[in-house]
Amino acid sequence: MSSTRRQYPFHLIEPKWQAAWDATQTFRAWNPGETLPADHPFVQRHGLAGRTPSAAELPPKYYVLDMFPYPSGAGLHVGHPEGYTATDILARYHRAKGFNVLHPMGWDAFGLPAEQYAVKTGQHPRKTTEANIATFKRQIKSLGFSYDWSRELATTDPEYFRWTQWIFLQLYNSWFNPETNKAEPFSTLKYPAELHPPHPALSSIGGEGGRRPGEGEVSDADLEARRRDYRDSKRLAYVSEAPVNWCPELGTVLANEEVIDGKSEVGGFPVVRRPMRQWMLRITAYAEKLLNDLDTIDWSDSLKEMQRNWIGRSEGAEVDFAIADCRLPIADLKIRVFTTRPDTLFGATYMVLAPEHRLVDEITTEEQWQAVEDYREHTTRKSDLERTELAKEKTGVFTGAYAINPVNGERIPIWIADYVLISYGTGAIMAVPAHDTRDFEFATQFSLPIVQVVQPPDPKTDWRGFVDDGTAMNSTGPEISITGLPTPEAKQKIAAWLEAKGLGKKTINYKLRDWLFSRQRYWGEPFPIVWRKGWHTPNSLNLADYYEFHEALPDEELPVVPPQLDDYKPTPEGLPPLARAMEWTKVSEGVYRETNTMPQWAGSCWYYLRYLDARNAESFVSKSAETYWMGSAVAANVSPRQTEASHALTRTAPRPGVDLYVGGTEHAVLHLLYARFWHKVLYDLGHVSTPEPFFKLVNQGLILGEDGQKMSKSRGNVINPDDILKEYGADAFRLYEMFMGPLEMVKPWNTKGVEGVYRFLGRVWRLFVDEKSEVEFEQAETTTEAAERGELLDLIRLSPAVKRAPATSAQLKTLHACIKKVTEDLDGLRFNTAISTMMVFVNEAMAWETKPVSVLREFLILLQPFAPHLAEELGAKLDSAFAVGRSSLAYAPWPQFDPALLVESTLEIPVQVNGKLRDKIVVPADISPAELEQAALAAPKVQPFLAGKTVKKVIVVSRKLVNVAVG
RNA sequence: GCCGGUGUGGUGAAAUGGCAGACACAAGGGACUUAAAAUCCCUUGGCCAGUGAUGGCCGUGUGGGUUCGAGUCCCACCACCGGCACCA
Repeated sequence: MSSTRRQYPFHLIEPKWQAAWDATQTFRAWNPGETLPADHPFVQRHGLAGRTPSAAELPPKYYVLDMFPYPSGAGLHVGHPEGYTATDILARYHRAKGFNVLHPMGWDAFGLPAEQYAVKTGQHPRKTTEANIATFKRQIKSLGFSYDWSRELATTDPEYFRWTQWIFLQLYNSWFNPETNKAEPFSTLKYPAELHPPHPALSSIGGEGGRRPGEGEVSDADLEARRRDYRDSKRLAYVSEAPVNWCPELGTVLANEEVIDGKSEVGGFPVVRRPMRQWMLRITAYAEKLLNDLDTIDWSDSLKEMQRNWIGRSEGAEVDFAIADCRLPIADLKIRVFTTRPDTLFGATYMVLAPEHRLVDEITTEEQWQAVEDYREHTTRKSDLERTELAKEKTGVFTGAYAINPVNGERIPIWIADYVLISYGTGAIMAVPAHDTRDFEFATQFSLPIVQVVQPPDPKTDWRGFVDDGTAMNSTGPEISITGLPTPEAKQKIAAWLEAKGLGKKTINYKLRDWLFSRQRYWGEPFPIVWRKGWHTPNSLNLADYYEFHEALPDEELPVVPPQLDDYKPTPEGLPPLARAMEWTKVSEGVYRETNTMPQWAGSCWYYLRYLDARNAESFVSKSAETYWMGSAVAANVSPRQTEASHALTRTAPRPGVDLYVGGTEHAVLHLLYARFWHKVLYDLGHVSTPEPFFKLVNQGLILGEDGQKMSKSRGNVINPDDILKEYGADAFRLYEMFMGPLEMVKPWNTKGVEGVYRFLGRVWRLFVDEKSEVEFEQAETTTEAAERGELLDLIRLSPAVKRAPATSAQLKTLHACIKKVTEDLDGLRFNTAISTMMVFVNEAMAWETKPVSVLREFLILLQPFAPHLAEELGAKLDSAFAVGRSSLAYAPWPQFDPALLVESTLEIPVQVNGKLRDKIVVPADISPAELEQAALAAPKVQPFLAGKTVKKVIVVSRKLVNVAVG
């Protein structure tokens, strides 16, 4: 406990108002179609008592969203409330401006820590999770945020994840149609001719169902199995056998995005590549849309850039190289490469295949066989970490085979090397050492020839390793020449030639890979999938008779809830923990549940949609709620009452999607890319009405410790919000989080700074209250039981200086300057300068002998979004003494500033001579430019600088400044 | 290496191309007090001159440029932070 005197009784005020807001559900947001109770402040403000308004009859929506937290055992740290405070201020500001504000909160509650704790202690992760949620909720509520808690959700709630599973099935049951460029149900899938059913009965089975024809119809069964395979190969959620990132320490696979420098993002454990059967989501089908639609949303450039880089679109060409002296009787054995620089084809002096490339086996010569085998063995054993760390030196071996360069017929050696990645492009490259840094290093290392084919624009530039555009040279073959052409034209010409000859074609490649979507975990959403196993012929020993395929569970069986377990570890055979629940796993003879679970990202991919209609048992969100809150409903029919509702509403159409989404940069590529992908699939399938989920997105900057270092337990510089709240209160805490600096900047915490804003709130308090009554209050407090202390606040009276009196013009000017600046700053998310503006107001108002109620009340409305508890308390005092407004400020209309009140009768104009300030002159506001010039030249302190010089030019900026240029 | 961001007092920071440092913190001085806390008032970018009011010069990472005028725009560079990184 601090020895300093409390600035004002926040310890009583804050709980009082938090309880009051809870009791009246002050911040409950109303959906179209709900019947509105007469006594709710929103309903009263908008005159909707007892009505059941449609979307068009409700005020325009404002959806302001925080990235929901993972409720860890450690509780909140000061970084969390930074974004939450910013969004809360905006939520309150927009309520005051007359919007229907949706401001929800929930829990991203699946995750590893609760599961690891379960492995150690046997405590069910749900218990751990619930306890953590309770802590987070208590802490968040103590900050006085205006969330609509009636929409609270947790991703671990079966009533929530039944819809996560349902959305997974939407992906499972659709395919991406390249002709319409969107996801479609399987009913639109056209099968290849050989899979057409011989009789119409079978075709009615159509896209889905997976029902097998009866025994005995072997050919139909085979056909249906092949049709099923074809469908399975097209699904947006599909099973793949490809190498995955396996983290032995975590006992699970990870998505590419979760692997950083060969280590797991969570925990930093080594990751190795290992082939496993896994669920994948076909996000690559959406690469182009995910890229292009970035142009339609209001995100920061850096964030968009990160997504663009992650998607990694690159235009180039695929080129086929024939194998020379092919030993194998395979006609047309070719190596296909991807290159962004087809213009350098004449400089290709060797080729490289990824070690995993399937042609390696077929082309390697006998003499090289052992070396190649050893090298491949060596690379597969290396973890990604080693592969990255040892990247300084290039390695590789010659296969003994040669390819023919299609442009000049030259024989070039084929190597394998792990600097070529199997997963990008075609897994093979043509190496142009003169004009590619990596090829250059490799060629130098192994003494391979380096041939210049691009002339740099500046002849002084070394051509070795020159990778930029220039002019093609040494590029003439028997059939094609591009010598002398600038790079872009050279690319065009050679690509056209390759295409005409059937040797290659223009191609676009993406770095983005499909999303590895399954995890070997307990604490995640189970897949709503079963596997069918069996033999076509009972007791057959013929493997060809064995079948195994996956099938969706029907919607009625959702949610699929994880089974009870005693032990949360993987099985000794390395199967996921769910496989321990034998009874749960076995649905019926030959029908078994999928035992993988979904990654943590699944639940966060769509939670912003569930908030719109969080208790809907019939669907994941109702159409009417979705179109209203995502902004597509009202746009069609803008009602006249919208303009009537509030003069402050100037927007014509609502924003498509979430109006503002605030969260940390750590989700720049993971969560934000995945959520956009799911949203686009739902959009294609007609379940949502906007192509993008988050219209405007802002990343709050990291808050560092007092030592300027990242906060961490090991550094011992972690600030616990509970401690700050205890000493300074929630309002001071909120204010400080915003006063530190611009929202998006990285900034160090400084508890002394909290004291500064705390003192400001104390000055606001003293601006209103009578000091004598405060002394009485403090004395009474020491002798009163804790339970009754809240009522003591009534002992505090307003200062006698607060009067129902007309405001002077100076007071109005001070107030309206403040209204103007705070409004503009809030619109621009400049919370720090808005607060300093209010400080200026208070510093001036402290000196007023008479404090007009009307002025003070308008100021409280400005303060309310920032320091809601204090503002409400003082507002209530004004109300009971002067009957000036409703009991809650939360829906009091935002004040409008009157420009007429800000007009100055005189201006102080700085006068410069040659750009240096020399004097300031006071002139009438309506002075003409010519008169201003005369006055400036005559200014006493300007005169000496003009003596003996000629005035060459006088710049007069009306109402602003005069600058005299002399020589 | 590539992409993005940021460099302003002792500190956090502010400034539609037009008075650099608003608002705070810290520091120093004063008032009140038996004393302290709290509160209130004053000073506070650097250097120089003056007893003084005051005046002058310098000053927004570095070097150039555009402009009557640059923290702000352009070019080159340096440092720090974040992201990506053998993606052909």
